[in-house]
Amino acid sequence: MADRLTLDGFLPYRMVRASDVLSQRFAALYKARYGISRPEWRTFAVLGERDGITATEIGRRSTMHKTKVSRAVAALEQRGWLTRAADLKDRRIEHLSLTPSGRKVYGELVALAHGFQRKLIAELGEAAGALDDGLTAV
Amino acid sequence: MADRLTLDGFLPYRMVRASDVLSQRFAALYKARYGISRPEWRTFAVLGERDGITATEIGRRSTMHKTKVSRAVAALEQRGWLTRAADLKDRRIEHLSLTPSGRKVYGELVALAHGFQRKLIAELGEAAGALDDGLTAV
DNA sequence: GTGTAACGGTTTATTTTGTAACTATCAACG
DNA sequence: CGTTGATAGTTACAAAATAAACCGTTACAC
Repeated sequence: MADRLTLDGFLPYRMVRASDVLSQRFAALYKARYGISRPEWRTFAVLGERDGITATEIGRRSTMHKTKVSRAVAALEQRGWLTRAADLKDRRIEHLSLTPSGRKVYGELVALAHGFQRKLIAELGEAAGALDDGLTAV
Repeated sequence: MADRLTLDGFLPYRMVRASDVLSQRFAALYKARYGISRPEWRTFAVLGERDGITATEIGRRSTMHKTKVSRAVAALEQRGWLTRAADLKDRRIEHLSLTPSGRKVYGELVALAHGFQRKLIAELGEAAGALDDGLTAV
């Protein structure tokens, strides 16, 4: 038993596959509608909740490297969805916020995400019934 | 309620984070021991189960793009862990198999994977107790 | 047969990501 | 003050992923 292994039975692989399916399926939506990348979507997500946040804080809350954040911020600024404001006390810091049009897009993204998640959970709910035996067997 | 969203509460994001942690933690093990990449590990995993399989089939079973498979196969061949054999009927196809030393590494990788998964499930088992309410609430 | 489309696999090019170095600023210590 | 070390953020370069072009081969219609 310990000498055999199927990739499909290996938890990390299953997790990667599952998360790939989910995130790519969702990415297809926002990419089609707004032409934004995943780092840009994440930036929207955390910035929408906490306006005036810094780039470092965005990276921390979305587990993105600072170069990714830097590029995402630049891209969103380029498209007029985000602006920077200097900090009066510490001139290294810049406070980021969504412009009105950026906030409009954010609102639509949130709706998109909620719809996606709602549908997903509904599907999982159905699947849960069929999987009942499997789940309790764990 | 429908106008707010936290990234941490968004399922696809949570899944990506969780799977990243798992696969990177496991990758650290086989990378340290054998210096192989993730595509190479996956190639080992499916080839070990089905000797003589083709590159296309490896890609299908491990959800990897054919260029990734191509490079992984070349790398494992380079290190003497894998050999190619021509198909007699269809000269486009090549059947891949592990060499004796490749099979030895495969055996160790399987052991590594089993150990990893066993430990993981044990940890999840503990956590499941604490999460009981959450789970049944779904 | 001959032409056309499709397939298996590799190689090349383009884009994305990660790593490391850099600029500017601030804080703390002597 | 002046030096040292740390931080915020950008930029430059290396590595990786994705996509596209490619070669040889096979299948099939005409």
